[in-house]
Amino acid sequence: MTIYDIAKAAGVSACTVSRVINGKSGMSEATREKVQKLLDEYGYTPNETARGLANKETKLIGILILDIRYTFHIQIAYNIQSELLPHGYCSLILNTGHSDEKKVEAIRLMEQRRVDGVVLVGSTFECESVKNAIKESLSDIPVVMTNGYLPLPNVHGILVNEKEGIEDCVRLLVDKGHHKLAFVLPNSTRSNLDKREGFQTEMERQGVARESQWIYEASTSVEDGYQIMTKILKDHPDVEGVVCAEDLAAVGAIRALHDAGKRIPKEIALIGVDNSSCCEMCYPKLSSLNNRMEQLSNEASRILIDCLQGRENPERIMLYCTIQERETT
Amino acid sequence: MTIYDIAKAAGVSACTVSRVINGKSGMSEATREKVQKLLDEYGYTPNETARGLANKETKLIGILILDIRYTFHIQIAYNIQSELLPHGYCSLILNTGHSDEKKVEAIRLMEQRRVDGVVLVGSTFECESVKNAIKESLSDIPVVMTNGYLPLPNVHGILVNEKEGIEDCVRLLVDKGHHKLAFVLPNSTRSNLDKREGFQTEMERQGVARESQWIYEASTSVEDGYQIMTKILKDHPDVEGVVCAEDLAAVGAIRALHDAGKRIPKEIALIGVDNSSCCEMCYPKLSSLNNRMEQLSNEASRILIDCLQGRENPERIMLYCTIQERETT
DNA sequence: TTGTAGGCGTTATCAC
DNA sequence: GTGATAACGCCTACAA
Repeated sequence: MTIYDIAKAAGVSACTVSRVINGKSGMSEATREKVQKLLDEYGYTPNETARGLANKETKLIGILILDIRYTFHIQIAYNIQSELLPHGYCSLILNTGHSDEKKVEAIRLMEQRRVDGVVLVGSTFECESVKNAIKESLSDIPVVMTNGYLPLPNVHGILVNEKEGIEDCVRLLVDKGHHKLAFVLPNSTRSNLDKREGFQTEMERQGVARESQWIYEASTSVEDGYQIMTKILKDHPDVEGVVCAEDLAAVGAIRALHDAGKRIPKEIALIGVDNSSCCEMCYPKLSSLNNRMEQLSNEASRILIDCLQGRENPERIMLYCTIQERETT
Repeated sequence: MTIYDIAKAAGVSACTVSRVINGKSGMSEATREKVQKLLDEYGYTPNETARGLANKETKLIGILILDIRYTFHIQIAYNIQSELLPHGYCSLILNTGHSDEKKVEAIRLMEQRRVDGVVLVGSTFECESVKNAIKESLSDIPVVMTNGYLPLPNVHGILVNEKEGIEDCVRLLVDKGHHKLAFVLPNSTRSNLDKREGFQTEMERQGVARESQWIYEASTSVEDGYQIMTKILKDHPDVEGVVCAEDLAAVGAIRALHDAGKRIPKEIALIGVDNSSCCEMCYPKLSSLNNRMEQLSNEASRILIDCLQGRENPERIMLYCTIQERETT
């Protein structure tokens, strides 16, 4: 079923049918109605692929995510997809995995698909190889990064001041009487380096001795959080509080503390980051740094749409965290 | 950058370039090398949109999901996407929402995008309106349903015997001394009706009095699970066990039991369904019916790929659940 | 071995 | 108002 079929049936040219479909003006009401009726009757659906070719726009946008199984990430994708759909854009949500090669591969795929725009979710994409890949493959479409930025003319970044956020977390714990703190963070993305810096800055500002602050690395999983917390307790039985750079690890840590017979938050206080749904699942419920996922995705889709419609846009935006206290602080 | 640009640079015809790109035989090694070199040099990437139009296949497959924010669902999408990518297929993961209209809309969108195949995740798509939409819009491409089936010539279903699974759950609880059971389930999808039937069948078989079995409806959320459990405790203080048709509700129920001072599993035992990641997050860890998500998605991608490659395939497959016991039973 | 011509379904530019 | 015609980028007979 093509516009030609409709055209033949209506006794008009394909071009006229196209006009009707696209709501163009400049035709008699009679022909418009006649064509529209046939369109409905045949249940005609335009072929977006052909449209894409003719219009030089695919109405496809790519959302690249490290791991779509992680609630926080997919939530962002969910919001962006919802915002873009009404504008006629379909989202190609793509799981890249951790390796640089996979990320670059994903970007090449976006080029191949000729997407109209791309969103990169997470500071993990803030690296040289991704930067080069964008320069090579996506230099002529808008690229929006959430919680990240790369200095390229077509890249827009929505940043979150997580350094300050972590400082707030530390201050909260110290204010509540927990001075000897451990900081658990996963790999060294820029975002995590910021957090680390925030931790150290604020600990210093609060006058906590170097000997009473410990930094541990843990990957993003409940199990890992459990292991690392167990280790912390063994290494430093005098620990009074823990900041986890990701909620999942904190959930594991909570369990480890429980199994060790520690009372939360009385003996040891705990705070995570992302304010994700798992905060409400664990016991006690996890306090967490709200790094503004909602606004992040709102801004991302807004900027993307603006760019796609040819409007100008700021290169960088900064959002600020708030703390969502629950039962672990 | 098109094949014509390459062709001009190489002093050959576009057709020859196309041949090289697609690894067709029948040309001198010299021209092949010459063209390939230019391809690499220019960093040429074929336009999939144009390819799609010419080949009458988009290499796009749609994955329709009720709510991509629910771990269990996105996990399936993750697996399928991973399986399909190596075969050159991109996944259009689409969040449909609960309403029938939205589901039908999503199917129309798939038609418009001319996807090569579709996966429908969850028995929620097992309804008349979706069936009609498939008949109208997707009758000439393979459709695979996970945990669902519709009697149409191009639809394949991978089913899970959840009725039997719930029977096993009931039996487990009764065997452990919990006779007075409540069953919490969300909306009435076919899958949930099956579960309900399983619950009633097994309760009868175990000789539990009608007065000591209660069925409650709750939507899919921790908060809802909390509310409903609180209500159950109030309505029937003698309840000895709860089966939740979805893990999330069970997680909320656990918290409600805790707040009410009930000991788990001693006083009240609990079991969820889906065996999703939240089972490991709550305290105590949730026992759950493993409804074979991994196999479900494996079979789905396998069948889809088989169909896309023109191979024959069974119309229906049945998988069987197992119980993953943790700390609530 | 290589090139020409036509087609995939749609839109845009001109004529009429 | 409406309709040829070309173009989008690629592929596949068929011809040379």
